[in-house]
Amino acid sequence: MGMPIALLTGRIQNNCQTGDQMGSAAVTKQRILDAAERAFGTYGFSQTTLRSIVKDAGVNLALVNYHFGSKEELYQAVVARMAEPIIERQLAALSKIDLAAEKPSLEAVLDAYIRPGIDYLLQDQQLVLKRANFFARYFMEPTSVQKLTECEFSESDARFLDMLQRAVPEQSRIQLTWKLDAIVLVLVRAMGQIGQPHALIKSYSKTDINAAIAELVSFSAYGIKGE
Amino acid sequence: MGMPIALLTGRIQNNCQTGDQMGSAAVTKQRILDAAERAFGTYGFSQTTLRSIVKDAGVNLALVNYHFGSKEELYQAVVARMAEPIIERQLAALSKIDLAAEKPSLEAVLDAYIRPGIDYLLQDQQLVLKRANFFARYFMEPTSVQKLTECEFSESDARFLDMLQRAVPEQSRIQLTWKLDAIVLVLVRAMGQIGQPHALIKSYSKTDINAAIAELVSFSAYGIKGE
DNA sequence: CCTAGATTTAAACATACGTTTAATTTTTGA
DNA sequence: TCAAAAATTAAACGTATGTTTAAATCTAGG
Repeated sequence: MGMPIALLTGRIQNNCQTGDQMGSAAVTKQRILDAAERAFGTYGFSQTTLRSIVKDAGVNLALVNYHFGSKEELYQAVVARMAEPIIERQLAALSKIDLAAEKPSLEAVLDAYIRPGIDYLLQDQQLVLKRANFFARYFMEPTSVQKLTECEFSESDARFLDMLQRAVPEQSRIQLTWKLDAIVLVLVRAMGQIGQPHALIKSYSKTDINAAIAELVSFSAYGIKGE
Repeated sequence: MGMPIALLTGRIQNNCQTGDQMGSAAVTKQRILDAAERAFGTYGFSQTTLRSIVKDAGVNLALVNYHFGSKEELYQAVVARMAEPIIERQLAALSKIDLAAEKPSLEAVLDAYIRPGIDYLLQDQQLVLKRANFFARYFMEPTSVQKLTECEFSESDARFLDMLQRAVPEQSRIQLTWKLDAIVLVLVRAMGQIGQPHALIKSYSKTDINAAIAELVSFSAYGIKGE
């Protein structure tokens, strides 16, 4: 087989070693992931070339296949790296609601769902647009590409749907599912349009962002419960 | 220059000639457009190859460049062919509202905006999913590809925003703009998920579709006006 | 009927892509 | 310290792409 031994044996030093010191291989992987995130977010999966990624990352072309196996697996790795911290915060916020009240408020659930994604994207202001576009494309990507990573968010989404059901018990599971899906879509769209003339989010200031989140939550909440 | 003379002189028999009889060149163009619509909708712009299109259309490879110039111009032609009948119906519905009342109801405006797109997509049940996915991708496509066709819907959207402003005068233009954008997104999403287990639109029956439109209009209306 | 232009065809072109190979350098662990 | 493993490198491979070319076929008008 043509696979590198390190991948077969699984003995790559994947993580940081002692603390802030990072192995050379781990640095390479991170630089590739960073560049891949920018490129995929800007041009989409199939319009992105590995050569542009490695040029941006300043590493050799063959290292992508060496460290990640293939272009698709690289994409999958980018999705996983972005999804993990968001899901972690989502579930943490959900737990707080769970403990607080028997019947949670719809707005609280939506805020717990929406805010972690926005917070994550806003961590790095230079990457907001590219990351938002990455997510937007990810949700629209052909099934062949998306299928590999579909499970990333599915568990978290299921738990949120359970909580939504408690907040709005009169609506069916199907209704809540497509509405939650719609909210993700609108959220991602809003992030991807920052800076454009008639965007919801006008700047990266805390006040603008909190106002935008409040508007999104309100829009979604009234859309969900109706009348 | 390498351009075909027919394109430079603009003397191609583009349309049907007398009535139902169609020139051989016009038939070719239509078959290419049909195949391109299916392919772009299924695989997206950059994952679609001209060779797969001409194979599906049953015509020679070089005819795409001969009749349309380039792959991008073919994409543009597909968008235009889909947009025209939708915009026509949208504006017709808008005119009826305009004549009917000084201050239109929000639901009526949204219905006039949403229904033509759904009606158009449902004209051909075999193409619904592909056309819906085509639109979904179109809205998310990298700017380089989308810019060429951006103006297609912009005039119609502007007129709807004017009408929305009359229906909900207390909201700012910016609010109405991102909310209308969100509605398009959700609409397209709903269409693209027909057949999936937890989709909003479960089947192609008139009753299911009308129920779905009503839900979408309600969701959007309550989301827009809030409380 | 015949010719000029429009259309179609098969073939080739030039290039860009993801991936692989084999050699080299760097790092690791005993 | 030194051999073995891991990581990096330059180069090439095989293929698929959009586009162009030049010849062949078809079609309308005089």
